[in-house]
Amino acid sequence: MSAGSNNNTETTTSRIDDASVTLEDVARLTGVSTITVSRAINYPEKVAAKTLEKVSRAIKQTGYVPNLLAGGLASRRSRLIAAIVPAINNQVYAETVQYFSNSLKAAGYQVLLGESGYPRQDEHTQLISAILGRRPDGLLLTGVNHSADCRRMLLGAKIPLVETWDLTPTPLDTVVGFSHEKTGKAVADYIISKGFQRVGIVTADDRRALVRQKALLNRLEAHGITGTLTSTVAPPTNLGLGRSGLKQLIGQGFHEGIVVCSSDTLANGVMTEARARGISIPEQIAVIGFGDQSFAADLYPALTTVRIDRPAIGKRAAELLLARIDGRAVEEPVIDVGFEIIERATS
Amino acid sequence: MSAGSNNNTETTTSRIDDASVTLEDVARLTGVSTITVSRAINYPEKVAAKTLEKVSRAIKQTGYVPNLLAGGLASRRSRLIAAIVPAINNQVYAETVQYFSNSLKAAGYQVLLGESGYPRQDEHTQLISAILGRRPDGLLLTGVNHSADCRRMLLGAKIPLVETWDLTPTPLDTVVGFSHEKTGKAVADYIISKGFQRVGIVTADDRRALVRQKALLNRLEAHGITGTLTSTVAPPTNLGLGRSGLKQLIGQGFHEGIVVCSSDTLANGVMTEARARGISIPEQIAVIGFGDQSFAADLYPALTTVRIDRPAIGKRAAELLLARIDGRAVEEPVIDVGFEIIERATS
DNA sequence: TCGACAAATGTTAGCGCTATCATTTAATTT
DNA sequence: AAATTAAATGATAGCGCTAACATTTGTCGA
Repeated sequence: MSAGSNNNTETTTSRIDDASVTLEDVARLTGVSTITVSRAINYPEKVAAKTLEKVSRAIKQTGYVPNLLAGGLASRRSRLIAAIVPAINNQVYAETVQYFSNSLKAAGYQVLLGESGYPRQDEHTQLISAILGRRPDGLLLTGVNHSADCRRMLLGAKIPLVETWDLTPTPLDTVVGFSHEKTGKAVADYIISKGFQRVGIVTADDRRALVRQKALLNRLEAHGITGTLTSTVAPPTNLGLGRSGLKQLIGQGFHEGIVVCSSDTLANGVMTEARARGISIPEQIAVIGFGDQSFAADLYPALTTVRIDRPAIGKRAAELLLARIDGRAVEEPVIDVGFEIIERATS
Repeated sequence: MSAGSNNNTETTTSRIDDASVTLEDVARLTGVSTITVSRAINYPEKVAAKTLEKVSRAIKQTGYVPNLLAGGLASRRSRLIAAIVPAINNQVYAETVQYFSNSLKAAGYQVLLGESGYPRQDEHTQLISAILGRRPDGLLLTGVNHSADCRRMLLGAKIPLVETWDLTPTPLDTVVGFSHEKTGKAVADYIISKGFQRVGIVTADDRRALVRQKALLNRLEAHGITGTLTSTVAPPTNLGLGRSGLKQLIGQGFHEGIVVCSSDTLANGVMTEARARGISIPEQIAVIGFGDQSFAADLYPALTTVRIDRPAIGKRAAELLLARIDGRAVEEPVIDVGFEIIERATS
């Protein structure tokens, strides 16, 4: 069954063949105790240089790979940090995770990725349970809304936590994100300042996106801009959904003004549909996206959007967890990375 | 340091406060031995219904979360399967991983994701070492080219392996992918059949992409199509790189014909640059992408591309590993998922 | 009613490592 | 040279669980 297993009945290889190399094997070969080898690996500064070198030689010779399950069990530190994101193949979260992961790698941690999807609540608790079973030393969550069951499990794990992509004055532990409400208001103010009278919205049916659009609507109405049309699409978003979003708005009678999209991908779809219909951007219809993904600046025309500092979210989240794990004080458990409206050619 | 820890000096909570719940706690509460609880969790069919119910109640009451580190150590099955991909935030690999992950979840496995990037060799061995330390029950690799050190480590782990996104008659263990050479030739044949005389290539500097383009070039030259211009860009690819790819081709004197791109993203960039320059697609310049990503069909004009069945790669890879893990026979360790040229409006 | 067998549960040992102390060896001081 | 301190190494126990075998309990036919 195993890769490369040798099934010769009269094999000439050593009897160690099937059992994997352990600390003890390395220790025996080096002529020291197991704990010394353990130290050589985990705390090299506590071992004499000469011993260290002998141990490394033995490790190389045997091809020893430390069993982190055993190490984690014994030390109660798994050196594993989990991250729960809505979708792995969502560029937006993937980038944050990448920066998160890289920051942690430098500190000797691996990231275990969990995908929550946009599922029912009980699936969430199952996922969290499966993840906590690996005894991670810390946990990154996406969003700040959790069911009571989830909250209980998360707090019960007694590990550092960081919620991301949103803000709350009362995080489970720490949080790094931005205010979706403020973002929505800022976009409204931008629209008002540019003098648009008619607004269309193409948004994913996603909790955080809906918060932004609601704040946007409120602010618009407060300034006398009414009759805003909305097309809601099911996540995960893609180009096609953006196209059908504009189709729907047009079907509802939207023919000029600005279309606000809950992601750059949707905005790209809206632009594509406009192009297919011979609608000029931004003259006839202006567009504003969300996220400032890598393609936004390179679209033609370049996309006006809301920039979120995704690398910062990942890095700051990693910093918070590492500080908590090391028992260092965290001066501010709530970090607002803010946002920025990037005006380009589509508006 | 821990989330939700209670630092009151005169706390009224029980002394269990800080130690996590173990099997033994559940066993004591239920009034059975630990092994019975273990069975109730892992082999419920081996436990009497009445006992099972008592155990579940105790688990719920205590909030017990099995320690998979301990379980994995004792059973020598981590229920963890690792996947090594070049980049997490590359849509193409992410989708495969997603299907891979979902197939495995159903069988009770979690996926540990490792990002190889496009790094130096020694970083690869470090990554593999870190991953093997978690004692995964199986491992998915991207690509079939590994350094001697990596091969040794991978085979030494004696776990089921599956290489993906490429094909080889001599896999380390199993492989599911497609032939990049055949793909390149097929694209050449398509171009020839359509009567194009001038060809431009925009390709990522990626091993597999380069294999395709080399096969393409050879076939083209064999059919008398010479003078093909190439622009090579550094991965990871994005829209901007596609735009600069076309810029470069034009700078080299490319003004009509077909542009072959090593990814749909690059193709999208090429189309964008063409649009910005007022070059009509496909009349003046035709475009063919690679991957048939979700946006390809929705671009305007819709993108001709090479479809790779990414879900199939993920699912078949999972099947192969599960079969190997369960000790079931694998009739064919080399699976070719093939490819398909999808002709749309850009060519 | 009693074996014969299956079903359910329990006892023991150990997975591979590290924390905690204990001990030895080396370096330094007086 | 003895005493003091620091550096290096070791012995022991146990992390929380499950495999393997052992035992008990229940079921059923003769």
